[in-house]
Amino acid sequence: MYHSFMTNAKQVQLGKGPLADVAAASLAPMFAALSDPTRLRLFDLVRRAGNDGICSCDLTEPLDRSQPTISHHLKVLREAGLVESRRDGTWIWYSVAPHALDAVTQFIQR
Amino acid sequence: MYHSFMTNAKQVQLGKGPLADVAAASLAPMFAALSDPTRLRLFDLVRRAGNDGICSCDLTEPLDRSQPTISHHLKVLREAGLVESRRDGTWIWYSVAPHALDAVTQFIQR
DNA sequence: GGTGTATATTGACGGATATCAAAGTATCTA
DNA sequence: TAGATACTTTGATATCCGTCAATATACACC
Repeated sequence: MYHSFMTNAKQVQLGKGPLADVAAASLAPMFAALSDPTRLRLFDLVRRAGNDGICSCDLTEPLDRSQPTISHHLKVLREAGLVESRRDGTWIWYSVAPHALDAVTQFIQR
Repeated sequence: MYHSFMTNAKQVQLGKGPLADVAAASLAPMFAALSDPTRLRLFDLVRRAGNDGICSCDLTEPLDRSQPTISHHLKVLREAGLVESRRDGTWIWYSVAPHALDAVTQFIQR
């Protein structure tokens, strides 16, 4: 029984042998998404917000970056499968995606 | 009692509040070190080698990269505190650094 | 429709990075 | 000391990334 995880809507098997080329190619973007200080703090803020999530408008100021920059980082986190967003009128709420860090955890505990 | 970890020979407190600027700046390079597919496989190979470690000369071929490129990646992993190296004559042996992934683990389990 | 607020996209710029070939350094052995 | 092997550093190149200002889009309300 292999452990597995979803990345970019494609299931990846970690398997038992040396880390496969395909698995590495799927894992790397998740680490890359967390490799920027601003994005780390961004993800942390979203995670601390819990199930309700946090409005994008409340993320710009504490990180001292322009609105487009925060928007860009949120997109990176979203495309890496780490956060989700839902629109509520004019606002957009971000929350941690279910099983967001499973792939990372499995690699670390390998 | 705070959790803590060592990065770049400097102790960093994760604390309880939102991820601090300093903590993010120390964590990001660890994720960055793991954000490249070649480096991920490289780290995996070193980890699989266990306590004995693995010779650098045995890492070039399986990853299909030039020898200088592998040397470069090993340097990145070493400077991120993920692997250690010791010389044995002409050869250099790499092994996983103790508590290599503690910082990452603590952030994930935050 | 028009106005205001929230968020996304575009375009540009400076800096980082993955890669290789070539050259340099270190160590062993003869 | 000379040659061979293992590894590192340098220099060059192409690509990627973080950032912002400017612009565009989406939505609510009047």
